[in-house]
Parts: sequence; structure tokens; C-alpha cells
Amino acid sequence: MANPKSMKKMILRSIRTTLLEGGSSTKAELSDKLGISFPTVSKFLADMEKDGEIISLGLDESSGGRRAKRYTYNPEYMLGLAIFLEKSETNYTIFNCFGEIKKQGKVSSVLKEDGLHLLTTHIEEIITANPKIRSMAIGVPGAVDRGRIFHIPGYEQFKDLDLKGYYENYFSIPVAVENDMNAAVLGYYHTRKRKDQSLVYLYSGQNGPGAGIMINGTVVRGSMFFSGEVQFVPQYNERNFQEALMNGSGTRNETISEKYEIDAIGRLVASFVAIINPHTFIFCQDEVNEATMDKIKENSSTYIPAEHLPAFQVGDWKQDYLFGLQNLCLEVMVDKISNLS
Amino acid sequence: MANPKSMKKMILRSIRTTLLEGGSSTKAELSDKLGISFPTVSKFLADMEKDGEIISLGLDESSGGRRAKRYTYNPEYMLGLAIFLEKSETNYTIFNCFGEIKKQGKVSSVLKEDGLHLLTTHIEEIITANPKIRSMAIGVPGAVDRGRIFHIPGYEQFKDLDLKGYYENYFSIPVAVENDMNAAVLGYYHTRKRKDQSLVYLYSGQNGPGAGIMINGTVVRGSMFFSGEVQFVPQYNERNFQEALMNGSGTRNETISEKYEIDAIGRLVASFVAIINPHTFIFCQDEVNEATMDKIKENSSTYIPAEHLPAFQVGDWKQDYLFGLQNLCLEVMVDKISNLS
DNA sequence: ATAACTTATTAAACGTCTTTAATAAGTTCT
DNA sequence: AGAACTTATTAAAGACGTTTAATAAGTTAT
Repeated sequence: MANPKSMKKMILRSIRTTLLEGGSSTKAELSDKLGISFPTVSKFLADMEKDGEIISLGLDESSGGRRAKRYTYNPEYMLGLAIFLEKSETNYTIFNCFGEIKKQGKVSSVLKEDGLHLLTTHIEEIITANPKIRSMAIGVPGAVDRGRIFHIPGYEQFKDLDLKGYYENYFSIPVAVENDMNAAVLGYYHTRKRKDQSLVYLYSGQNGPGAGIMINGTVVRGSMFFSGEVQFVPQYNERNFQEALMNGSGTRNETISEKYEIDAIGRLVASFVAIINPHTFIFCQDEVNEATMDKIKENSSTYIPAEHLPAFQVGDWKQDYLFGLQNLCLEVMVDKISNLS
Repeated sequence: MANPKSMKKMILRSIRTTLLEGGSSTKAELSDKLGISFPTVSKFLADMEKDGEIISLGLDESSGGRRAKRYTYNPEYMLGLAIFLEKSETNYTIFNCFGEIKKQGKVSSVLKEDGLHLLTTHIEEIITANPKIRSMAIGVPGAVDRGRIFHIPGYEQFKDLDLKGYYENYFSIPVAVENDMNAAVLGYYHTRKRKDQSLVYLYSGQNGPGAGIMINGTVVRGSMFFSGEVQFVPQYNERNFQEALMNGSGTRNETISEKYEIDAIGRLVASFVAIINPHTFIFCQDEVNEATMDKIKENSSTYIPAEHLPAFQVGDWKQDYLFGLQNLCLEVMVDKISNLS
């Protein structure tokens, strides 16, 4: 699409994102940065200010002439709702456009019989109590294809459900639905400034290891939404990654420390480097510590030239997951909502 | 950017691509498909016809009313130049907008001392002889970062050279520079209709195997342009992919047939599936035949659930490489050239 | 053959963004 | 304090795409 309407949308979106990301701006700065003429920026900002979407911060120090007016986004103008569907419970968070958490709550898990209906009721209550909510993001422990739950082991009643479509229709607000690992890697991605990077977020949880992967700024889903199922990577004559981590026993340690674990992960890192050569490799902070990470790094470098190894980082999974959902929320907010006449 | 100028560009680009991809169109079809109003399409087409960029094909059969005029792109309006820098020789191809080859030639390799100067002279001659050339793409056996040759083993005099910038400045036409494997996977991608897919193009050449990887429609380059260096993937207790293919001897067979080769490749496929889960896996036609491919497929499925295996295809590497460069050429043509007032 | 009906194209009026010029506000130098 | 100079903002004119209405071209039925 290339017409005046889409142009208006693009302008509004670009102003919103720069204001939200940059903190504050003057009209001239926006005009300059976005390649939009001053009068146009002026008109949009006037409308947005009248609507309460932006707030004047007063005048800048003079740079030799008339002082410029500075504007900032009003974070309370719209709120977002993030919902985490988990096995044992369902958490939700209400936050403003700056990502500041306004309210947090927990209800019993909706991943059970008649869970959809239950979830709908909960959301209804939350939205009625917080009418400023303009979008929501739902994280689910399963594969998601454009808002449709594609595969969700253990909770078959949610399978093939177009959750996004259903709730967008029901609540008339934009909705994002995303897999938990993908949301986490997305969240981590957005907390860093460097964009367009490739990330791998590894967690070696109890029910099999998994990885969230991001390349060139987009989440990798795979043809069958099977990407990141690293447990199947063949690593030794007779063992794949999963088997190597198990080391013959039926269970797994919570934290990683044993030599066989280090070598398995080291090999996995090497495989990732040889295949996609990511910028950063993220481990979960409750699974590895700094010392282990150093050992893994050393181990990987026996398989692959050390200069090509990624940066090793620890991430707070829970936190990144929340950030990811928040970001999805904000994205659809910035993109879809238009209160301008 | 969001302003009238960028809009004009977008409109022109979208008309060009649909005309080139779809073969031919009427004004109404374009207006409909692109979401651009009829009068605007009309105006653009009028300009383009006057300029010789499009040609009228006469009138459609009537669908009950006045017959619509049908237009097609004039393939000879612009030509593209693809140049392949190889160890032993330098090939070039001149083709029109439909990808039809107009001329082909070969000169001695420029990958040697003072090669840049030599290449420049060659290009100068070609362009003078074919003044309709409006863009060029250069394929190089090395890592390329936004037109700059980043790493090119064996030809150090080309290292850190911004070939794209240099020639764009010198010849005043848009230039694309791309790694050979990446160009091949891009070429394969564009020969298929299904878009937004993930592909892996594997070749197990003499000087170590390599893979071109495409995910979500973009080429994967990696943080250090090291992606696809699959030789380093650890596969057995004591062997990585490269060593497994060698099987202890110092050399490699041209075609793949031995059991140890099948298992190594089967494991590599499994690793790819577990990590990025691609739609399609492409082998070079001179390296594997159908029977071998079936064996590999069977072998992979011992490591990973068969339903997640990608489609297996054979590709003509040389051909796909050419297509890739052609596509890069066409892309910059469609994107950058604007002969409209 | 002509009237009634479809569909394609052209023309005029309107909205939106940009460019350019004019005005307002602030700073610095004398 | 006032003139000269910067810089921000507003206003008017111009460019471009869309919408809506009018016209041209073709088909079908009587």
C-alpha cells in the first residue's frame, strides 16, 4: 500500500516510536530525524497534544535563537496488558507505554478444561477495571502461527485456536500471541540497544532443553514451528544433546556444572556458531553462573576458532519474557491505534 | 522516511515489480492489487509508456463493457550486468529485465595482483558497448558486509575494499556485491514461488563444505560473516563434519555415496532441523543423486522426527548463482532507478 | 438499429504534505 | 537599551494522490 492514508499512519507511528524510544524531542528534531517536514510534524504534535497523547516539557535552553518547545510522550495515555499462560498459574501485568508496571496479578491456571472461557472472563474483568488498556499480548507454552496456537502439548483444547483473532474480535483491541521462548528472546533483544543482531536464548529446562532464536531482528519459527528444539542435535557417536545432558540417568540437574554438561553445551554453541554465527548467546541465570560460562566458552573454542564465538550473557528469563510481551503490546499499540481524526 | 517523494518511489517500485512478476496487467488490475487509485496508476503508466518503459499489448477481451488496455514491461528498457569473480576466470552476463541472457563472456581472472584495476577496465568496456546497462551485481568468493569485502581468503588485495561504494561512485549506477553461496541461495529462493521460506543450500566442495542459509526471506550472514561454515559442526566423539566427510583420508570424493558420508550429512540435516527447521534443503546436483538423497533422508529420520524434515531438492549451483546475481541487479534497478520527471 | 446496461477512462474538486516566505522570539554585541 | 543576528514557528502557495462525478467505449436485448 502506498497512499495518503498509509502515509498518515506511517508518520504517526514514526513519531510515536521516536518519542517513546528517545524520551523527548522538539519539533525540529523530529522533522530532522524522520525526514518529515516541519509543518507536518507541527500539525501532528498539535493534534496529539490536544488529545493528551503527548505532554509539553517546557522550553529547551537556547542554542543561539528562540528557544524550542520540548515534548514527551504521555506514558499513561494508553496501557497494555500482558498475560502469561503457565502450567500452574496465570499471571498478568498491566503497564504503561514506558514499560512501568501499574498492576500485577495472578489467577489460577486457565490451561485446563474450559480454560478459554475462564480466561475470557478474567480479561473482561481486568479491562473493565482498567479502561485505558488498548492492547494485549498473551504468552503461551506452545507453537504459535500468526496468532493461532498451532501446537501445545498437554493442552489439546487450545490446539488450532486462533486466539489473536478470537480476542481481537471479542474485545476490539489489537492482540498479540506468542510462544514463551520467542517472547523471551524478543524481550532480551529489545533491552539491548544494538539492533539487527542474531541472538540465541538457551534454556535447559526440566522437560527438555529449548532455544529461542532471533536472526536479523526477526524470530525464527521454522517451517513446522520446530526451530530451537535443540535436544535432537546429534553430538556424539551415540548421543544427541538431550541424551548427553542426561548422561544416562533419567533426570537432570537444575544448575549446570558437570564436565559432560559443559562439553555438550560447548558443542551446541559450536554448532550454532558454525551454522548461524550469532552475536550473542544467552543462558538462564538460574542455570549457569559466570564460572560455568567461562568453562563453556573455553570448551567451545576447542571446536571452533575463538574469534568467532558469540558474546556470552546471562538473562533473567522471567524478566525477558515479560519484556517481550510488553514489546509486542507496544508494537501493536503504536501500529494499530489511531485516535486522530 | 514518510513523504511524497518516498511515496512516488514506492508506487513506481510496486508497479514495476508487479508488471515484471505478473507478466502483464491492466490499469484496473494494478490499481486493485496495489491499493493505489486508478487515476494515479493511469498517470504513472502514461509516463512510463511515453518513456518506453512499458509497452501496450492491445485490448483485452471485453468482460461485458469497454475493453481494457493491457500493458507489459519492456524487458529491453534496462539491462543488468552480473559478474562472477572466480579463482580461474571472470565470467560476466548481460541480461534484460525478464532475466533473458543477452550476452555472455569470459575474461582471465581478476583475482590477482592489480586485479581491481583490471576489473574496472573490463567493466568500462562492457558498459560502453552496452549503454543500456543500469545496474550490476558482483559475486565474490568471500564474506561481504553491505558491499564491502570483509574477508576473502587468498586474495588479500581485495580485503576491506568497499567494492559497491567504489563502483557506484565510479560508474554512477547502483551496484550489489554478494558472496557466492548467499547469491546462490537467493537465486534458488527467487526461482520458487513460495516466499518467506527458510532454505539451506549445502555444497560440500573441495576446499571444505559450506552452506548458504536463508531465513524468513533474508540471507543469514552471522556476526562475523561466519554463518554456514558447517565444517566445524561437532558430530561424533572425535570428529566434526569436515573430518567425518574426510573419513581419515586427506581428500574428498566429488560425489557423495559412501555410508560415512551419508551419516555425516544426515546428522548435519538433523542439526539444521533442530536449530532452524528449514522448509527446504538443497544439494548440488553434481554431488548427490536422487538415490543418495533418499538415503540421507532416511538417515536423518533416525535422529529427528520424520515429519519435521525439510523438503529435499537438488539445485544447479551455477544456475542459481546467476539467478541470485540477476535478482540483486533487478532489485536495485527497480528500487533505485527513476527516469520519471 | 437503437435503447439499456457494463465497464474503462478522463476530468474536476478535495485533502494532505512540502517548500518557501514571513513573522515571532531570543541572544549577543556595541 | 537597541541593532544585528539566530533560531523557532506560522502562513501561504504548490505538488501529488484520492474521491467523486462525468464521459467514452463496448455489449446485450428488443
